[in-house]
Amino acid sequence: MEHRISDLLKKHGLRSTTMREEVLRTFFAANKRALDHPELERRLPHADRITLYRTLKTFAEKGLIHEVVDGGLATKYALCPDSCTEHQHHDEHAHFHCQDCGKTICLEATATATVQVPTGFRVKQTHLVVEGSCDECF
Amino acid sequence: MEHRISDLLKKHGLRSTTMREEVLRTFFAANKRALDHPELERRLPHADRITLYRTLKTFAEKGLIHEVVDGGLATKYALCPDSCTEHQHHDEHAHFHCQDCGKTICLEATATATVQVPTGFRVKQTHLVVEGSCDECF
DNA sequence: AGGATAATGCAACAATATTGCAAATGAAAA
DNA sequence: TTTTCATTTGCAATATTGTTGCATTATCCT
Ligand SMILES: [Mn+2]
Ligand SMILES: [Mn+2]
Ligand SMILES: [Zn+2]
Ligand SMILES: [Zn+2]
Repeated sequence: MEHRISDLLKKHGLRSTTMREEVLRTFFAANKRALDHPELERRLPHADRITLYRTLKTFAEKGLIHEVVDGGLATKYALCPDSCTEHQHHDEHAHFHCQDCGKTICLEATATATVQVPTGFRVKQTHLVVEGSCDECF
Repeated sequence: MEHRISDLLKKHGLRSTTMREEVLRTFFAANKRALDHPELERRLPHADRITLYRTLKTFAEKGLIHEVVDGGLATKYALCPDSCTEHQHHDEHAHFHCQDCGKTICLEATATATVQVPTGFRVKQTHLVVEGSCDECF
């Protein structure tokens, strides 16, 4: 596992630091669940707030994590599939957002909906968020 | 039009005030486009910032407007269909977000995608955001 | 081990949003 | 119309989320 972590950083052209390894470990432990800055601060109490912001931004730019937009106040992030790189993300999968506990997870399903848009508009991609209650909230 | 505005407020159990009428007029003028707090402040320069926040929250609670989640920094809102009330919203329609100018509009199409979720999860509704370029951005 | 370069930690600042409370206002009752 | 009073407003204070500048520290390549 330690190898997996540092190899993943190297693969994306990033130096190994304590902060980065701990953040990445936290994402792997989250098991498809999206994490925001406040939650990462709670899980890594000694981590510097600003460095954490920069770590998340760097990870997103380099293709290790992607933003998940679910309407919450703080930006959430989740682990990318292996195929994401600095140059191109492939995070077309849908996400589930629990209305009760606020938890957000990545789903396997890809959003393939075809939607009619006004004349002159061009569609590049679609994002699907499924709202409901998770297994722990009934 | 003035009647339409004050009647709409009354219909949703809200008193008519200058602020509320001006905000509502601004939403009608926006023609299906979602507006956030900074833009409303620009369009209503004399409006008090805090009252504007409370107006938006009240309108959303009472079923006059709904939040539109497009990943932008500030929360965006758009006019609800007539059928939305204090007790229940019906804003299943998809939204378009322009990656170039940041503009977001309500689409006619409803997201009917059926997505597989893990065992024990319950789906209440789905939100579809279409990303691309609008007619003014090529 | 040395040195170039990247990352960190701290301070300062910016943007978005909420809460408490006294004063002003809207609308129903008198 | 005037009175009444709950609602709404405006202002101050505070909270939350996020960014930028810069000196110091750490990583990694040779
Ligand atoms: Mn990705
Ligand atoms: Mn609505
Ligand atoms: Zn839940
Ligand atoms: Zn545009």
